[in-house]
Amino acid sequence: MKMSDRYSPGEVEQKLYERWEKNGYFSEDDKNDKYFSIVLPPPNITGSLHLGHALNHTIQDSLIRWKKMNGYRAVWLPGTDHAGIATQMQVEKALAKQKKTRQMIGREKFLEQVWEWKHKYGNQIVHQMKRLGSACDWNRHLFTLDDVSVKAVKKVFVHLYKKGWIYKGTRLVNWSPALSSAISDLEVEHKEVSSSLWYIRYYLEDKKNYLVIATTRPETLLADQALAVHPEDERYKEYHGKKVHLPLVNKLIPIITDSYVDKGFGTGALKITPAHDFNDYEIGKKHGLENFNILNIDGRLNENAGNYTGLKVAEARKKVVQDLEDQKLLEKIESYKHQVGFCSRSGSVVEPYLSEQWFVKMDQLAENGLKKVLQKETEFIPEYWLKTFEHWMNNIQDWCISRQLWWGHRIPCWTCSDCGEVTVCEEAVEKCNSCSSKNIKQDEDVLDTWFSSALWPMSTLGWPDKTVNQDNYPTSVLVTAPDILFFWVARMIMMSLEFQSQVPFRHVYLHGVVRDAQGRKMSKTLGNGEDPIDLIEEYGADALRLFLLDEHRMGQDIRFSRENLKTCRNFMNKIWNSARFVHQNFKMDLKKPQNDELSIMDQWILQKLQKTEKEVSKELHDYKFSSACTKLYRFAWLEFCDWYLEWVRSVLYGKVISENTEDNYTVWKAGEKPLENTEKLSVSYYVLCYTLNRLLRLLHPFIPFITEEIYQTWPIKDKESIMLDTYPGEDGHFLHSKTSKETQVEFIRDIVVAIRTLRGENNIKPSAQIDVELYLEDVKDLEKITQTIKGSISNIFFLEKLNSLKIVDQINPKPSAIMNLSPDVKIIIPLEGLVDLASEKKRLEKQIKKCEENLNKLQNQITSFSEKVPERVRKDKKDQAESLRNSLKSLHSSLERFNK
RNA sequence: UGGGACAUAGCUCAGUUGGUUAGAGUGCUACCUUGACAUGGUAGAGGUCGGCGGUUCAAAUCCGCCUGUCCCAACCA
Repeated sequence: MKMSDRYSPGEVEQKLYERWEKNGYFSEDDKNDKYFSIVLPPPNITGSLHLGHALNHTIQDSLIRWKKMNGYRAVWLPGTDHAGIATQMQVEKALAKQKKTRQMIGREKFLEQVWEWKHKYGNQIVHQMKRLGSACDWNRHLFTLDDVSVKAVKKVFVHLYKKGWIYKGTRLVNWSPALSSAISDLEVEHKEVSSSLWYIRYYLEDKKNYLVIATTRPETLLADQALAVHPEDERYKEYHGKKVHLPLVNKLIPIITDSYVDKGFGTGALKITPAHDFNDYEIGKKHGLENFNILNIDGRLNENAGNYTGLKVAEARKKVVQDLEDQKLLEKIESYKHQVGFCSRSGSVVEPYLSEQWFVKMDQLAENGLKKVLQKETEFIPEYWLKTFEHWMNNIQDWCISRQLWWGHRIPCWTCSDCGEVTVCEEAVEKCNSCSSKNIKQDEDVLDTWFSSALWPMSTLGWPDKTVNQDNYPTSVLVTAPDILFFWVARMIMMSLEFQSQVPFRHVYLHGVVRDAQGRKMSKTLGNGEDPIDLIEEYGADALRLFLLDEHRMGQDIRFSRENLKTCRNFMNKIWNSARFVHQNFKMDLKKPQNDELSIMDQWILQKLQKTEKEVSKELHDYKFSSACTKLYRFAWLEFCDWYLEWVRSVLYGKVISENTEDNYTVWKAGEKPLENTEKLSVSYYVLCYTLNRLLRLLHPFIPFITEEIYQTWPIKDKESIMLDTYPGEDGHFLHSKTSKETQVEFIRDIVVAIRTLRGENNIKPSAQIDVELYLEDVKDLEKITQTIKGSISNIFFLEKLNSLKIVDQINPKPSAIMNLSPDVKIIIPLEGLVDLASEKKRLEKQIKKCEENLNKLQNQITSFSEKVPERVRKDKKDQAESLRNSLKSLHSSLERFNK
């Protein structure tokens, strides 16, 4: 098998995804009896994949793949949302290009066109999800206007209506003039705006005195019904019960008193506009004022506005201010910053508007929902979201669910034009229940898109056609960004409790937002977005996934960084090439070695592997994707590739080393002949394959494509796909040896690193073959150390280009580079003839300085110890100090040799 | 205004119940194209752990206050 020296994701991703899907790996494996399920937050059919989706989907996909490998009957249920407003706007925009409006073509025709649009463009995001590798069970894809969803919506609506929890009422609602529709509180985005505070004179009936009020919306005075002052406000006591002239309008309005008024703000007098302000509405109700409406559904002033009829709000404001000025009714204008509500869908300024709408009564639903969540039936991760959730549930408002749109679930309510009877019913109504008249009409409005979304966990599992599979319900975890905690998560919880008598999911994992490199939110207006598909094409899906997971610390936002994405791409190449190494260099048969055949380095990597497996499993259980990925990344690169694989290379390419005794010292010398140690090689090859195989499986949930591609070519594999193999960590392990070889390996690594450091800092040519001495202070260590390094001599020679290695008990009197491995053991490289000696001197001086600093710090600590310090710590610190003192001593003596 | 989060190397972040010489990646510097990989390797420089105070023998870690950044929730016209 030939492998290219670069991993090319483009060549393998599509092919592998198609195979997975064709072979049915994404469906529930009914051989397993432990269930795990996730419902996908359904993306809008108008949407295209952005990095937020990519993060959201990668997390879910990793969980699903992990659980599948872990022996679960895991399924990820996908779907798409009809997205009432967004989709309707798309089609209306297209119509506008032909100079048409939806009203011109009529409801039926319009809906036909929306469906057409949906069939043409609505699946784009699904195709994009596949590029990312998402292991969704596409056979069970649900659209929120599919039959089941429609049935669920009707059933719920009728049930809640009969219970009295859905009602119709005329209320002041948030109105989007651009959409000509009501929107819910949650769809209003508050932004700070620089505006003005206009001070306006309201003359009293006698036209002599006047009151001044301050307002941010002067045009609403046309609908004023009263002025209000605080009953205790001394300044205005004489005016109680009097009337004032409403400026620009030939009308007298009363001065009322209400303790709502803040004496300290503005002038302490407040104009009351019940039909156009939420607070004024409440005050108006209390005082029996008329709800005088001056707005049309499109945000223009209506015929109640007299001269201003037909103007847009902003235009009316200008004209009103101008007219006030002309009539000398404007006291002053102050610049003022305040919060203004914007429609999150259309971006237009939201106007409070009086209209008849449908509402869901939320108090009881919220109480039940909060109770279960506080009982931990559903857990939020990270936990701090619980507080925010609790606050919202305790302050919940009734939910305005009707929208004046056409695309969506039409409200299942019919009114008889003859007798006025209202029928709310799941089936289409043909004639009036009460008078049998056929002259009946269905409510024109559709439901808020979130109404069907609220039923999502139930409808994806087939409800109400089927009862939900209790083994699969509650679903295991919901993964989402916190911005829709209330829109969606809270409502699903409430609805599920009402209709399934249990919460819809056990866990809610709330992840952060992907920001740009400067930490700003990615947005179309800023143009700082990154298209995940472009990134996949440039770096590969696996690289993007690993980037997102690795950067994603629990609950924290991610900063996009092309550099870090590149690093992830490089990681793929590293893994790819480690597999390539295996393929290129070994042809022998695999035989599982016995424990006593393993070299210390073999044992070391197996122990590191075992440790990594344990840790990764734990991190995944805790939703700590970043630590899991970071641990795997480090194991794979730093331990497996940088050390173990290099070590195996040295077994492969090492030379025969001869061992002699000269002047009572043991001396090893490099020979010419290649090592050809096939036995050793065979063992290492097995360990290499075994470790890489398990590493691939460990990595698969995060980077599915490359791991499968390599797995497919692997000499030892048990399954036809890595997806069907097991996840390492919770299964057995072939190495059971309990003896730790850790210290021995560390010792050998220390030798190698010491030689490298000395070479590096003294600028010894990398190609230079060098002689090295290993100094032992204490001869009784000789046997032990010889034993330890014996099996690794040829490796050390290969890795560090040694000419000879000599064990000595006297320090070479000539200038040498020296490094302490421990107080009693030093690595010495005689420098004569190799380099300029000044650099080693400089290095020694630096070391001495650092050593002295540390020793001082320690000394201070030790002298200030009180009796309370535990013996353990006391001894630790003493040992450290002792060790530092020894190092210092030998550093000084080394330096002296340079000064001679 | 209230609630929450965060503040550690130039940048992005680890640092578990207080006790390691405070770590990693990236960037930077130097050297190296050796037989998996230059999307690579080796080594090096770089931090009063936001500030002040407290608890303690000992604080990046626990407590209080302050400063700064961000998010959420809000009816102050």
